[in-house]
Amino acid sequence: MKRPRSKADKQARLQQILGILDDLYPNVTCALNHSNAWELLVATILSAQCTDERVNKVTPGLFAKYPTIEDFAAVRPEVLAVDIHSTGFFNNKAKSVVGAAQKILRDFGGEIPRDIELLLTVPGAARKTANVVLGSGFGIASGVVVDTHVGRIAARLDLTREESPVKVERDLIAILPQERWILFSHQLIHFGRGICVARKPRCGECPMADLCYAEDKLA
DNA sequence: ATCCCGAGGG
DNA sequence: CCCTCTGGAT
Repeated sequence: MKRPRSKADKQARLQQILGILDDLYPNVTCALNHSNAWELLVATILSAQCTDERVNKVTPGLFAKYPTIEDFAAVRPEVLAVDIHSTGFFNNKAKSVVGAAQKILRDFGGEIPRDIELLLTVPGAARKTANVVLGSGFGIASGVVVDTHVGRIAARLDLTREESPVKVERDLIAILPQERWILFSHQLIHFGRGICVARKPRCGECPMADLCYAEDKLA
């Protein structure tokens, strides 16, 4: 398919993409199980290079064993690493979770900061994690969540030519209205898990196939 | 062998 | 910029 040239054509194409996403996923939310912002922060830290399905397998037992943020602050990372072993990167993740609990108790009175700059000072929370927690925990559109799915699909749809997640996020912020940021991320993540998968995308059942340039890029 | 709701350190 | 950290599914 021909790539649009004018700014107006690009806008029209973006609106088509957003309309299809709304038809596919009108009311998607965060797929990581959680009952408060702290649990969402933990689940998001655990989700690095790991499917949300597997995170959801360990978090119920984890939150039963460590019910409060104080419980996480008091455990030794080597012990926590055993509990989260199946999510991978367990040593790094355990240090991040314990460090985050201690930092939040010491510097933020036990409350997850609702400001992106403050949240970014918490161990284990960079832009992706901070955007997830603020967006799905508090409804604050601090940015666009760019994980592996969002990065891959934004490239396939030619919504960015950038590679690094920070630059991809900058591009998406520039073209999306802010009230779309949170929903858009979740929609692309669901789309990336169900249809536009990394290795063998199901282009035959994709309603955006006509708008996609992936043939150029994946051929 | 590749990929999964990345982050920190050099 | 680069590298490392890791299990489990496909």
